[in-house]
Amino acid sequence: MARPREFDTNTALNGAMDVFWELGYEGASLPDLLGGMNLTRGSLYKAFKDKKSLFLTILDRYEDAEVDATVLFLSDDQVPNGWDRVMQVMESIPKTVAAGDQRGCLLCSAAAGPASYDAEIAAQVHKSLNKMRDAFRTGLGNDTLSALLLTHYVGLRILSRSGSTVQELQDSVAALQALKP
Amino acid sequence: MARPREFDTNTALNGAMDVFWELGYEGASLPDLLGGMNLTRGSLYKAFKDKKSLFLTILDRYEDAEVDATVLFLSDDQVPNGWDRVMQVMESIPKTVAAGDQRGCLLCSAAAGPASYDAEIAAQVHKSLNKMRDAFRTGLGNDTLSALLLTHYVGLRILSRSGSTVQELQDSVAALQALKP
DNA sequence: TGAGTTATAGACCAATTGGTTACAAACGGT
DNA sequence: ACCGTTTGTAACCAATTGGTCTATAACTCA
Repeated sequence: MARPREFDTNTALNGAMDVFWELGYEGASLPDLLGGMNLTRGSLYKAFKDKKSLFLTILDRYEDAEVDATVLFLSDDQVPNGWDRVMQVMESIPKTVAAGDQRGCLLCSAAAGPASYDAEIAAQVHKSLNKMRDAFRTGLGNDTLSALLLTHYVGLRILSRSGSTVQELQDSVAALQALKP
Repeated sequence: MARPREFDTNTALNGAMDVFWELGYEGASLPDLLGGMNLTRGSLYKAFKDKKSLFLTILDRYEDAEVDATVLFLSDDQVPNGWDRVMQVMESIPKTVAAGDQRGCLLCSAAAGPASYDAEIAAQVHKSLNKMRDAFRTGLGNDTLSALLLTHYVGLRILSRSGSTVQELQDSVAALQALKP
């Protein structure tokens, strides 16, 4: 009993995720977001409240899409060995860069950026990172090793964003082999 | 034969480094910098050209102060074993956080932030990171292991900034022990 | 066909951004 | 004592920031 939405919420949020992913939270301006979402200001603020709320929504969405996919893969015993699954996740990172995607990880960039001064964002980021660490652990049954792997994951994704070469990333992943339980 | 500077360049640059270190490149506004440096706008622009040039100067200074100190430590055979020196560097990171310093590493934050869209900043960051990787390598004589250690270092410092607990960081460092050559 | 409700478009806003400029002040050399 | 030079100060600037508001359009239900 009112005027219906002209845009699809899902595709708009996908657009927002792309923009945030590429430019980061602080780097993404309102015009950037409006362009990526194909929305006008009024609609964005009516539907998503404000920039930060939108970003929190996107962090949630990122967890559902990207983090959960990785978590699922880590517990998928189509690849029978837990460690092999971990290594496939790690190896996918230099591959992604080699394919031209230098966006890194939305979560890791947020950890380096707004999480340092905004408690709500920090909480969300922390929650997703813990989820990843848990996934490493359940696949391996080793507490400290899972902490190392999360740290390594974050490091790789930050380096991906700042112009590290594929070779450098591959070396870093290759050295992990020595940790095979 | 002209009016002399009223401020000391070194202390001003130290102030700028503090501000950038805590707030990051994009997070540090001109008023933030002017406050931290005890300067007025005109003086800053006359002496340091503009914000980005100042940041590049600070990155250089950070390399001379922080990076070189680490590099030196890694090659200092007062601690006879190279691996032990590496571990001391890594262990110092959770200690720093435990002491209340959550600023992380200026370099790592720059890698996650402006290095992704500014080539000059990326070049500087890359240069310093390579210096650290080289220091890991010369202390150990192992190429891929040094790549892993650099990645781990970056990961730890990013996590330091985003509210990871000291325990989580310590776990991550402890797991490195398994890599002892 | 209205009445009620919600969405869109885009003009508008104050505050902040990084940066410039004009002018007075402080020196050294002559 | 004055001149050339460079500093410090602060007013000023255009552009951009995130955010609001109003008018109009599009729908449902009675």
